[in-house]
Amino acid sequence: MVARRDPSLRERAAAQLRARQQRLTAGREQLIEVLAAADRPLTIPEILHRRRGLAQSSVYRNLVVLEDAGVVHRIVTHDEFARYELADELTGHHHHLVCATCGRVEDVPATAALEKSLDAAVARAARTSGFRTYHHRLDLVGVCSRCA
Amino acid sequence: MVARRDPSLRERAAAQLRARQQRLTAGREQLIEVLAAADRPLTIPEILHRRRGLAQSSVYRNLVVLEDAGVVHRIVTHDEFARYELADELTGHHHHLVCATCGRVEDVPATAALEKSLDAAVARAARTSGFRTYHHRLDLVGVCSRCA
DNA sequence: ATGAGTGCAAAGGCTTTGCATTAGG
DNA sequence: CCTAATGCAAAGCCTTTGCACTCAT
Repeated sequence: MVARRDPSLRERAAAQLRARQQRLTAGREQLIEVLAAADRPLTIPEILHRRRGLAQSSVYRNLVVLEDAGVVHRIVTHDEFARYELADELTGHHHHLVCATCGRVEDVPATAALEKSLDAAVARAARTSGFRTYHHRLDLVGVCSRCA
Repeated sequence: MVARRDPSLRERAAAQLRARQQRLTAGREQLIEVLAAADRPLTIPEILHRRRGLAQSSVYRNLVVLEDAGVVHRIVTHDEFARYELADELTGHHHHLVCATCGRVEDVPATAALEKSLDAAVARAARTSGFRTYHHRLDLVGVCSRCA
């Protein structure tokens, strides 16, 4: 995820927020920093552990704001916690390896060949359904090395 | 999903339950019937609405049993409720159209071409990660006709 | 009989919200 | 100044669990 080291990350996030009449406050900036530093989606307990000063309620509230602005994505697996990551637009499109046992999620980069097949599937589905599809989400479900 | 009208559905579900030392009770059979009659994953409120006699706690408990036995799959979108459907083994492999607005989920059949690409991606990911992947999950995210 | 399944009600736990305080423009 | 954001605590809400009763083997 080379884009995560992009120095303009902050600026791009700020722009996306401004477009929604939202500010890039200190708390929101810290969330972006934590998520940018991680190589996988994080739960809120994990975020709070990495930035001890943050208030839980503000984290929840700011993640909603950041998600509405398209800066972060929320993902839900089968375990108890939701997970957050920077949006594809900021870090590059990728898919997920999801551990069916512990819920852990890791990133896996998308490849051109696969994306081409997926785009075709999306187009086909759009034709045959009332849905207008915006993007796709591919999870590879298995067991992570920790749980194996 | 032609398999859903398969008269042996009940028998196959019973066999999967027996393999886990579980019985196909009346309550569990009703759950399978409701899910088989639906053409999309259902929330628990929806299930309770369609089978008024069922007790909420038993539904939750039995869906756990059925999921452990591989008879149903639980899927989580972005809205508040989990959704349940019969497992791929009973109804055929398929993907989902997920409405980003209301959380509604519809089925979309898998195609051979796409599955081939996906299998290749799964194999590649398995090589480069500590994950052992069992299956995949593809969601096409968009806006359904109701919310458009 | 005897353990599994059921149903009602209460408890759990992640997430959201109320409200007073603080910060930003 | 005045609206937005924050932080603490309390409330919400889906889901799980305790417990007594019933059913099937």
